Amino acid sequence: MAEQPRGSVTLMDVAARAGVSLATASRALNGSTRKVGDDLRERVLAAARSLNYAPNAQAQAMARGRTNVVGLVVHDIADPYFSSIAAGVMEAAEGHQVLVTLGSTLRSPGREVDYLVALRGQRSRAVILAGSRMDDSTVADALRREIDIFENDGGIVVAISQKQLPVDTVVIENRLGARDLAASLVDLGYRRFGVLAGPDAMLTARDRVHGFREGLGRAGIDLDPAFVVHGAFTRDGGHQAMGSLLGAVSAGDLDCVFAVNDVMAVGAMVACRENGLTVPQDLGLAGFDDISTLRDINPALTTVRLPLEKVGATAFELVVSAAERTKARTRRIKGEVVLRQSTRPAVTP
Amino acid sequence: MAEQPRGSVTLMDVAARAGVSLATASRALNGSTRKVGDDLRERVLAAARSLNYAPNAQAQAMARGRTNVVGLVVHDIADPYFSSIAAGVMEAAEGHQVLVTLGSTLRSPGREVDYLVALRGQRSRAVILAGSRMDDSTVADALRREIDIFENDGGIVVAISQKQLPVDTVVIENRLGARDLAASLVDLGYRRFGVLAGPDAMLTARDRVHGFREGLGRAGIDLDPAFVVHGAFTRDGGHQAMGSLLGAVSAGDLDCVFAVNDVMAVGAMVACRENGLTVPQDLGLAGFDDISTLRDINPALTTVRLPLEKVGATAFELVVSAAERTKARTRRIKGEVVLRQSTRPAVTP
DNA sequence: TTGTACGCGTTATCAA
DNA sequence: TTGATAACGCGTACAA
Repeated sequence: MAEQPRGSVTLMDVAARAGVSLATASRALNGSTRKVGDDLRERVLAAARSLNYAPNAQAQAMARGRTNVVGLVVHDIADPYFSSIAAGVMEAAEGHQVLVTLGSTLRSPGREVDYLVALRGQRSRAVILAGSRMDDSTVADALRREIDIFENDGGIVVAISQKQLPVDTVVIENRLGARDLAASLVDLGYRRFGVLAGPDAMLTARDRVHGFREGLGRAGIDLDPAFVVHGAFTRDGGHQAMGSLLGAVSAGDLDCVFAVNDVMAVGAMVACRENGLTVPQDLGLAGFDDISTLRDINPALTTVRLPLEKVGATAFELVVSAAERTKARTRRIKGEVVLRQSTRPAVTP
Repeated sequence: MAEQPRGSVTLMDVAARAGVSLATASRALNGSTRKVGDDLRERVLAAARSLNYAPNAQAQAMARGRTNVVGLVVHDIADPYFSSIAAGVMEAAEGHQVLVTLGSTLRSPGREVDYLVALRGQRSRAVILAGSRMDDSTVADALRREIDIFENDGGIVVAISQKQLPVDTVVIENRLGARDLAASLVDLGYRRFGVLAGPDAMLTARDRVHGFREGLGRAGIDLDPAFVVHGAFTRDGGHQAMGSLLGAVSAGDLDCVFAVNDVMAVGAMVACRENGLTVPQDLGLAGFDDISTLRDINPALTTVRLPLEKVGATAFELVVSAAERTKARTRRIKGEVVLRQSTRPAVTP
C-alpha cells in the first residue's frame, strides 16, 4: 500500500520514488508524449499514483506563464438568466481542462472591474463578462482601461450582451427580438400597449424597449411614454412597475403589457391578479428570455425565447478559439417569439 | 501618464520604479502594516498604481504555501436549488478576499472526485460539496479517500446535505421537514397520499420520502408502496412520475400528492392539468424547497421552505472558521412548512 | 526600517 | 533519451 505522506506531494517526491530526475518525471507526467522511455515512464506514473501526486497548478502556472482558469462574471448567479448561461459555459468547458471561477457582481456594475483585477492577479487565461452593459461612461471607461491591461497581459476577454467594448462579444439581439414580439402582438389584435421597462441605464432593458417601440411604429402604433414604467430588472421590479402602471392609467387605455424580461413579467402577473385583472382576458402580458423554470406558470407566458445555454457555450468557444483571431469577433444570437396563453389567440376574421 | 508595459508587471518592476528593494515593495503592498516608512510606502504604492501592478496570485500562493481559492461543487448550476446556494456562498465570501471556483458535476456523482483532485492541484483552501450524497458505496469510498488526501494537504472540506462524510457538514433536515409537511397535510384533511420520490439512490430524495412516511405513520396513515413513484429530480421527472402515478391508480384512490422537490411538483402540476385534474380541487399537491422563482406559479405551491442562501452562507462560514475546529462540526438547517393554494384550506368543523 | 538571498514546485534550456 | 540547472514572481528569514 501507498503511505500517505504529510503535506503535499511534490514532483521531487515522485522523481525520488521512481529513481529518476526531476526533468524526467516532469516529462513523463506532463511534457510532450514521445520523449521518455517506456520503462521509466511506467515507473514515474506508478510512483505518482502510489503517492497520490497532483501537480501544483500554481507552480505549473508560474513555470509556464499561463493558467487554465477562466473567469465568469455575472450580475447575479441566483437569477435563472445567468445560471443558465453559466450552465452553458460549464458544459462547453467540459473536457477542456479548464477551471471556471465565478464572480457575482450583485448587480453593482463597478464590481466587474474589481473582478477583472482579481482575475488578472490569478493570471486567468480568459474572462467572460456576462450581463448587460450599462449606460455609464465612468464605469465603461474604467472597464475599458482594465480590459486593456488584462489583454496586454495576454488575457482574453469575452463579453455577452451588447457590443460596447472592443472585445469578442456574443451579442444578444434584444432589439430585433422585441421588434418581432411587437409585430406578433399587433397581429394578435392588440393596440394599446404598456411597457415595464427595467432600469433606464441598463442597455439590455433599453434595447428591448427601443425594439418594441420600433416594432409598434412599423405597425403605425405609437407608444405613449406615460405608459413606459421603469423598475428593477427583477420579479419585484416587475410587480412594482405593473402596480404603478395600473395606478396611472384608466381601464381601456391598455390592452397589452410588455415586461422586458420574464421574471418581471411574473411579478407583473401577480400584480394583475392583485388588481383583479385576469390575464389574458383583461390584459395581455408578454415577457422576454423564456426562462425554462418559468415555462410552467399559468397562464403560460408569451415571450421571446433566448437559447441561454447556447449563449454561454458560444462565449466559451470564443475563448478557446481566441488564439487565431485577428480582430474582435461578434456572434449574434437571435431570439424567437413564442406565443402562449398570456396573450389572447389571434382574432380570426 | 503611466506607460503600458508589455507583459505582466512584476513586483520587481514596481520596486525598480520606486527605487526600493524587492522586500520593501513586498512589505508595502502586502506584508504587515507598520514596518515600512511612510515616504517609501507612498513611493511604492504610487509606482504600483502607475504601473497597474496586480500581484501574481500564483507566485504569492507558492511563496505563502496557501491560496484564497474556494471550490464550490454543485450538481447542476442551472437548477435554482443550487444557484440559490451558490448565491449564498458568493455573498458570504464577499469581502473575504476569496475567489470561488465553480464545479458542476452535471448530476454525475463520480465527477465530484475529479473536481476534488483538480482543486487539490489548485491548492484550494477549501472545497464545498453541495448536493445530495448518494447511496453508492463505491463513489462514497472514492470520495472519502480523496477527501483524506485533500485534508492531509491542509485543505478544508465542507459538505451540504447529509452527514455521510467525516467533514464539517451543513445538514439539511429533510426528514424532519417532510414529517412536518405530512402532519400538516393530514391536518388539512388529506388521507390518501401518493409520492413522487426522485431517484432511489439519492439520499435527499430518500430522506424526504422516509420523513413523509413517518409523518403519515404518526397519524395512523399507511403509505401504499404502489403509490410511491420514482423519477428524475427534475421538472420532467416530476411530470413523468405524476403521469405514471395517475395511470396506475383509479380515481378516488388519491387525494394528495407529495413531490420531493418543487421543480418536480411543477412538472406534476402540468401532468395533472393534462389529465384533466384541477389542483387543489381534484387533488392536493405539495413540494419541497420553496424555490423563489417558483413562488408565483398558480396555484401557489404548498411546500417546505428551505433558506437556501443561508445554507450556502453557513457552508462558507464553516470554511472560514475551520482553523479553530477540533473535530467535524455539524450545522442543522430546518425547513418550515408553508401552506398555499395547491392544497385545500383546512376543513373547518 | 531596509536590503540580501533563499525557497516555494514546476517547466524549459542546455549538455551529456 | 536523460539529467543538471536556470528561470518564473513572490514572501520572508536573516543580516545590516
